[in-house]
Amino acid sequence: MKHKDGSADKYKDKHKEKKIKTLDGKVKKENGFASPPAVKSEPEDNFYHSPKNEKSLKRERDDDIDSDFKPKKVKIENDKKVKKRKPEEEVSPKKTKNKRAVADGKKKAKKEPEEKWKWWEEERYTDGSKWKFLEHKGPVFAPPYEPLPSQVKFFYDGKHMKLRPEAEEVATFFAKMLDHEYTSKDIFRKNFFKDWRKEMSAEEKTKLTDLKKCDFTEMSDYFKAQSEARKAMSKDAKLKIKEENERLLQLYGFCIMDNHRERIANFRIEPPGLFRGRGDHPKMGMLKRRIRPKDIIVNCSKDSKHPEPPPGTKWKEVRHDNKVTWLVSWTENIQGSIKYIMLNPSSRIKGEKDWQKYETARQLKKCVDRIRTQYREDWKSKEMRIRQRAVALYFIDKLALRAGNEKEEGETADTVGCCSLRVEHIKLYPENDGQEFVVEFDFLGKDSIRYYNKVPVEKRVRTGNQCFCFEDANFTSVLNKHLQELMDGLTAKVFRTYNASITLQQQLKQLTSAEENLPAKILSYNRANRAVAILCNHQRAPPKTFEKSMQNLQLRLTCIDTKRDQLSDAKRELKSSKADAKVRRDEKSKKTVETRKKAVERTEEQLMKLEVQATDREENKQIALGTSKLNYLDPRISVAWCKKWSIPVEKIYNKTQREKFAWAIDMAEDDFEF
DNA sequence: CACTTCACTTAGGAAATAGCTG
DNA sequence: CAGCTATTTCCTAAGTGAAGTG
Repeated sequence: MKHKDGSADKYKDKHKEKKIKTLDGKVKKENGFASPPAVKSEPEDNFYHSPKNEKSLKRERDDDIDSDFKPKKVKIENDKKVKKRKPEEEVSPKKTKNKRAVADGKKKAKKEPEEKWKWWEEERYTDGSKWKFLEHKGPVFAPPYEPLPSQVKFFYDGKHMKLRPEAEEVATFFAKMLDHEYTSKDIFRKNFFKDWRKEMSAEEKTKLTDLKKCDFTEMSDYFKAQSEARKAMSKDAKLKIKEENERLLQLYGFCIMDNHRERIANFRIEPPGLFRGRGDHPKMGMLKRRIRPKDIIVNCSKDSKHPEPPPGTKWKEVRHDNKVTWLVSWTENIQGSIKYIMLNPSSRIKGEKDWQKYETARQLKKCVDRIRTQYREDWKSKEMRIRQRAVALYFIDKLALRAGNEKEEGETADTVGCCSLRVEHIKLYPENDGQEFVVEFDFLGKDSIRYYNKVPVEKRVRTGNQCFCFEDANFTSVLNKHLQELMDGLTAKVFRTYNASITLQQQLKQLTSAEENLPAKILSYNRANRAVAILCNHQRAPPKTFEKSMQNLQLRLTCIDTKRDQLSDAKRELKSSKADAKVRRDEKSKKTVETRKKAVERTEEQLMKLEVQATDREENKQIALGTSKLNYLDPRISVAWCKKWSIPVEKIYNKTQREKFAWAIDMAEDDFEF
């Protein structure tokens, strides 16, 4: 076990244990992170058996897709899809069509943004190339610095001081962050001041020696006023800005890849500013420098119209590498890493990869029992390495931990994953709360989000754990190599995908009941989603206005409640008038009876909806559903669920999400099994 | 093989926008 | 219709893991 000085204490008080209210109103003492027993449970009997029904329900078609979906060139075809396909597509062979389209593709693609191209019905490249044709307009650079108006002053040691634009710009970055807590942090200030000084003239450098004596308040107030002014702009002016943005988007926000016009994810270059890492980042406050054309590498196809650098400038390089997916790259100055401009998740190139990811996870489903048996076997191994490997794998599987690659010390915040856990992150209890062999995890993971969990483990793991000393340099790559041998394409993160998706499927099966109405079904969906988010430890800071908004909701709830009471009184009255109506056979009174009845129903429904909403929101206080929905849950599970229960898919996925998962929405039937 | 570099996915928070309510 | 809240989109940091390098 690696040792490291410093304890976890520094972040402990920041993340106090929370009491979580369950739906039935009970207040449960919880750490907020432990997986609910429904998700995964010991003893292992449950755990090591995939649900019985899975195999029997498995359909031939799914198997076809499974076996077809390899990084090979594959025609994803079956009778269903052929039927869907348009006749002319069936007639003309793909290749000819492609070639032709590449030649005249530009005009065609620009004019008619093609009625929903179904890339998932087409062949894929098998030669490792990502595209044959790529054309784009290059990146949009950050607007140049506009010096402050002369009345906005900067003071040093109480005296006005005019800064050269170079130094002034960096000062404005700081001024804009003045309200943030981190401008008071030592490291932030130290890093900022050091980098700021680099932008100063010799004279400025000698004068400005102490950050504490710098007064940025005028600058700060100026920017606040600016943003107020922007908010208060006339509708017309706002519309103009919107139109300009749209123009820019149309021009730079799309590329042509092969014969299709595809949306680019991030066509704007990151503007300069002060780096703010997450958590305790040693580089916080450093100056992120402005990116110029000569920093930019452009990637496009030879036979495309190359993007033009701004007048009087040159690109660093133009290359034609169709083995990669990026259009533009540059090297960032904080970590020295490479940044890329790539396509939107709705694009073919991202979608195919995403689909493939879920197919790999489904492959794992087929052999996970075998793998679990094996690593349990490996706990007994005489070789320490094998035992360690098996223990790490167990936690990656059981707790959906990230792999935990090593990182360069001092370059980033001190965070860990499974393979980089150190002694101070784990506590072992031979007995805890009446349970035998409990392991307590407490560490900061990705984005410095705390992972806290207490889990009972099997005896052998615990013994193995005593030599749970992952000293092996490159433990992750050792582990991944082993996984690769167990299954083609298997890596540590596949377990996260697999466990997330299978959990959603199980939970949906378990939580959805046919009698429930639509809002209740959606609550069930969200709860299934939530189980996954908890498993994956996807947290969020409780929204700043959470308490208030919760109160508002309660208020509305009581409002409607009283309204219901009133209405039920009215209903009673109605009953008598109903009888009356019958006798009189009066159309008018009959109608009032009907409308009143409807009003009661509507209110009931409203109440129900609000109640469900309140529950959902409360349960979601510090849990983020988005990340798992977007990155871990096979969308076909959700689509199938929607189809099965006749729920409009829009209730589950918003527009962007529907675009990203178009492939799944198109192909999954109500009986899809992950 | 050990180390670095590169490409790409995953992540939470901020900003912008949509939608609602009084 | 302003003002607020909820939702969506943007932003870019922070991971994973394979490929490249010497």
